[in-house]
Amino acid sequence: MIDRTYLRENPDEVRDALENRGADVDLDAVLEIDERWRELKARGDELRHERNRITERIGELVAEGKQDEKDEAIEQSKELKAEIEAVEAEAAELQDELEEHMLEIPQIPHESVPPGVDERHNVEDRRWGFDDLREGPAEVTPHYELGEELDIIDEARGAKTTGSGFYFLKGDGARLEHALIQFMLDVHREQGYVDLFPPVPINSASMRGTGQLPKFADDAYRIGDSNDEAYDDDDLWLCPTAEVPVTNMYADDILLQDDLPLKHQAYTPNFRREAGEHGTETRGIVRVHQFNKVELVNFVEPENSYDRLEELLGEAEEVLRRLELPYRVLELCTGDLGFKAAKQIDLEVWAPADDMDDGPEQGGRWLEVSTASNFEDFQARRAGLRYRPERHESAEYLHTLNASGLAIPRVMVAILEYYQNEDGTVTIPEALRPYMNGQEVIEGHEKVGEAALGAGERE
RNA sequence: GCCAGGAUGGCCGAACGGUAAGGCGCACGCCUGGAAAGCGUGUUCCCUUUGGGAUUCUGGGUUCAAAUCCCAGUCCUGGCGCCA
Repeated sequence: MIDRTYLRENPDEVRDALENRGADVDLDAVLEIDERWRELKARGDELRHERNRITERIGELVAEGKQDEKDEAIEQSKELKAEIEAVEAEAAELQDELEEHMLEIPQIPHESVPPGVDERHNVEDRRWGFDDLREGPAEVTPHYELGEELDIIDEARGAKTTGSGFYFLKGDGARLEHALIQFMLDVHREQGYVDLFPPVPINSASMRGTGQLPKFADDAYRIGDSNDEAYDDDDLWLCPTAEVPVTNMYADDILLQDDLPLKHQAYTPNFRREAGEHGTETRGIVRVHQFNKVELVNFVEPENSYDRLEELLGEAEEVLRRLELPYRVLELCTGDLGFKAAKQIDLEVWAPADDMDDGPEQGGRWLEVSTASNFEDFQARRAGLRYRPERHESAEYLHTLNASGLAIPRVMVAILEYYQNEDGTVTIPEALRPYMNGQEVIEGHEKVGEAALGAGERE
């Protein structure tokens, strides 16, 4: 949430900033409601002041035993009460309306964000790992075909137990998943992160704290009711990213300056509806309804947040470097920024199998595996995340940042495609072998069931 | 799930129908050669800031007046029950 006072005092700056990101917000309506609210608030305060004086007087009159004057005062007070109720009821309505609007105004982009309309104007910073590429097969098999051949990814049976967009990992596939999780957690622990294992159901208040609600209710899985129904603060949703429970963990707390920077990592499953996302670009496990990821969340002092953003990006990159997976770094332009972010930097790994138009010269495509974001005080204001600066009397909003470290299915896609061998096996990246009991190659499994027999896939 | 008790400022903690003590911490000032101690002031949010309003977990109610009484809810503690 942006600062209401700032909006009131700098409407043109806010208007320009929102225009740059292509946001459609009726600022005039908001400013007008704010204006009307302030008038009513002042009127209500006045009336209350008057009543407080009378009530105080009643106490004195009771003590002095002045019956008649007391009765008269009580009569006055009753009259005021009705008037106050009317004024304040209207003010409260406007206040709610104002709050509703404020929750839907996106964050103001940082001045360093490149201007642009959409993803075409994102700016590539650099690439890593392309100078010394690994020798792969002439024709790389896409992960969704390979996963099926090796019988390590089973999408069909996932659809059977749950629905499309859910999948089973089996044997070495499941093992690779576990290995990636443990490996990532170890890397980040070295970087000073403290592990958390959060609850998976999340209440609406927390979802609003990080910015998922109210605008993006359709993206989340709601527990126990339809997404279309009205929800209460304590209604539950399935965790869409560990950012939500971890950031809200300190909601309404005041942290000590010594606590900062506070760095948490959390591995959780993530649930996303991804409505209407189907096609070649999303085949396989690139876009699914449930996936696991290690999330990095930082709580920092405002003056350090942009330095931290660079460091945070480096901490996520470290995972790809150790896995020796080629990738690129992309600065998002104003038009492609997420709702709550002031600045975002994407990390995209190279998946060589499917040639896409916007992929690199070597063929294949880019897969976003992490976005390092600085939210500044946007989430802090929503969730009530504060700290007390030294030599400061009052608590202030801190800055929050996060990045995936990393999204596991897409890293798995990159491994299955980039580390693929001519014979259809997959070499396990060296960094992961200690987590797989020294295993060096994924050779796959014999398939199970009569369908496999009929297809000639087993004897 | 049942019963009992509880929730007050950054923290601790009093007040139990008449408008929120006190202590700790922190900030600023006085004092001091300097520090400690001591003393003073300040230390939630909102507004149109020499002023005013709101705020005792949340939401309702009773009353001229609610931290205080009543109802509902959330969370915490203890006991009982159930349970992998």
